[in-house]
Amino acid sequence: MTSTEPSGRPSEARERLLNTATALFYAAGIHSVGVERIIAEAKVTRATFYRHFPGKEDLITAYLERIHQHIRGQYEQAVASGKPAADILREIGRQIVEDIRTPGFRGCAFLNAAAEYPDADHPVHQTVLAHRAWFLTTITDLFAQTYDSPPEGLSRHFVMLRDGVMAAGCLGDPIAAGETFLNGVEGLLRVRTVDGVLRVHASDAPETTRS
Amino acid sequence: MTSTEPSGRPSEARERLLNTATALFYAAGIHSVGVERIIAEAKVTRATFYRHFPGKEDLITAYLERIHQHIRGQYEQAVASGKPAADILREIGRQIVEDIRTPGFRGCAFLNAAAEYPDADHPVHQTVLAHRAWFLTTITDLFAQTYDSPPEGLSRHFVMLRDGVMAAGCLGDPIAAGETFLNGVEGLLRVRTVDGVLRVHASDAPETTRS
DNA sequence: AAGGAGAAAGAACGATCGGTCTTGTAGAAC
DNA sequence: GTTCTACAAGACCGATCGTTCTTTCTCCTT
Repeated sequence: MTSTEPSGRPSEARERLLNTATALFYAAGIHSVGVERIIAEAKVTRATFYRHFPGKEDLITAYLERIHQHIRGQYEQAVASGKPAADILREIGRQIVEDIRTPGFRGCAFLNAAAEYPDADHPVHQTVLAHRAWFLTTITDLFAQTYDSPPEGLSRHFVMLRDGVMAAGCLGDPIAAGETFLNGVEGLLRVRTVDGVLRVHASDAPETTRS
Repeated sequence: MTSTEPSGRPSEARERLLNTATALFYAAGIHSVGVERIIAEAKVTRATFYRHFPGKEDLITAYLERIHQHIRGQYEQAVASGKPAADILREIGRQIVEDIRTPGFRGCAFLNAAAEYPDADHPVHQTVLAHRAWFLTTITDLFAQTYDSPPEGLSRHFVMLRDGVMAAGCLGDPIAAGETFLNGVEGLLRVRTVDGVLRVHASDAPETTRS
């Protein structure tokens, strides 16, 4: 009998499958892309595909998991840089804006996946939730390093803006959306609650059009 | 030959089809729901379905179009009430928060549809874009009635928060998301640019936790 | 009374879906 | 040299996809 578990880790065919699936899933949606097309464009046979992945569902979660690890790597690198948390948050914001302005941007892969898998019990949906939980925690930690006030509200606000700019960058003007987003992030970094009253610190170099 | 165009407008079968499709598309996603299941749950035969809709695609656009008209009706009613624009924006915010806290909330139907139909030329995608263009224009008009400063940044910010809270309400805690969203909207309604510097008006009854 | 439209009921269409199986072969490990 | 593994190539499976068709029956209109 033939083995059902690949032993060597790198496995060129598996890598090709994941790369192809990533490009196709992200660009066209998950349900719209069949196994047939993936194995054709990855130049891999059906048997090879099913040796590396028990089924399409596992390919989908691997696709999301890999993006998650990539983003996580970026963030941990930024955090490890030792810069002030506020600067790291600004850098994250800039990175997001850069992404949405890149040709071929189709929104957040996780939000798109959740739209196709609304069932909360589904493995794909759970993968999305896990990523979002990590993201919210990460942002909350950064805000906690920046302020004495409870950071939960600020980080939720940040994530909300992020989710919004993903939609706006995909379905509207990415340039304008990026500006609005960065303004919003800057506002979050300047806001303080003083005696229960909302305060906004004026920037050192006051900009012109604000939102 | 049999007619291919339904004459009488209301057509009970058509209404049943649209209602069923709305419930199924919204809850399970569009690609996940086949024509088979729709006609079964709508208690309608295949032939009847194809008499009212040239194909599944037209049912999808009709599904989105109907939601669009419903929301549009709500908004025009609010605008026609003659209340101050700021109050209308607050009311819109409250309505959104109420929606996301309703059991069965699965996010924005248009954002979800766009995730499944990324091709900008596709009729479904275009329907989404049309709705979003109307929404942004409507919000911009309301902000224009409230402030002397250019409203585009504010309205884009508002829409960004709305898109974000749709995701957060669906994939996270709807209660917390609603609070964060309303705080954000309130902030937009209190912000002013004075001499090019960001200013936030303290609320008459200052609240406690802010973001 | 006659005619026609709307709808029910269901067979059938080609295509594609995700998934399994067989066979052959090249290469690395033992 | 033998064995084992990864992969190629492709036939094949049942199920479901969206769609078209025929037939019959019931209304509503004229």
